[in-house]
Amino acid sequence: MGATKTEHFTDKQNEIATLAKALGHPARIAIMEYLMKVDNCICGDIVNELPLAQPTVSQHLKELKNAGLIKGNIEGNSICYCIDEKALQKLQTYFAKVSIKLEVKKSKCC
Amino acid sequence: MGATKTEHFTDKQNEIATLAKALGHPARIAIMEYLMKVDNCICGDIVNELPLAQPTVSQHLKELKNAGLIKGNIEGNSICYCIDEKALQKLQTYFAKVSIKLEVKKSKCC
DNA sequence: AATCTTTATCGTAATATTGCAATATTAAAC
DNA sequence: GTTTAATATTGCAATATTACGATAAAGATT
Repeated sequence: MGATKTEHFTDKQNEIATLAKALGHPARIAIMEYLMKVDNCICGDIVNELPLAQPTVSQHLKELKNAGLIKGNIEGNSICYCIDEKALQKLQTYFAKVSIKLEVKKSKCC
Repeated sequence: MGATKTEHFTDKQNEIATLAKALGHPARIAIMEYLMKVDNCICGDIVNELPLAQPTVSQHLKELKNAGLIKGNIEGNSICYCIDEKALQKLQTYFAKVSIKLEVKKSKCC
């Protein structure tokens, strides 16, 4: 075993879990925050911003890209990364809905 | 290697990453959604709701509890679980702030 | 007290993640 | 065309996660 049984869950559950998992590492949160901090998309520089070796950063970028959280455009010999707003919008909407549900409910116990 | 280098990142980054990681599995999303669906906190029943064996569910519950996403109160011979709103509030606030930042910026490239 | 019910823990196998050195790739610069 | 710079890939070691059978623990039921 060891492999997640995705087939037993809904597409939406798997989608949110995949996005959350991609953000489930401080280096990847740091990358996202750096991409937000700079004014537009950023070519190069990401490796220098993080306390990790270049191959490790490259791998984290790949995971964020696979999850759809960032986009990467080739720009000469460097790559221009920026946030993919659609994915973050999904997360924002999801947690906003959750918050509303919880607000309405006002937990009746615990 | 294989261990996350948490010490290189900020407390806030680690906190958000920990919460995101805990939600980074469809079974744990399903558990959270079940806890939201039922009217108040729920004693028992969670194992029957999921397509996973009892020890597996127990482990997922433990992880959600460790991350602070749910609370569990002993109620006789069963345990009463419910969502801890504070943790979800943190996530909701975080993604709301991110969304506002992205909205202001309106990504200038990619 | 013996039994049932519910949940947790242990042990273990399969797989995934994290991290990095070494190396490859690709395009710009010379 | 060779060197330089930026990023990706490969290969590997350490560790973590996922899943579950077997078993333990603890309160409820009889």
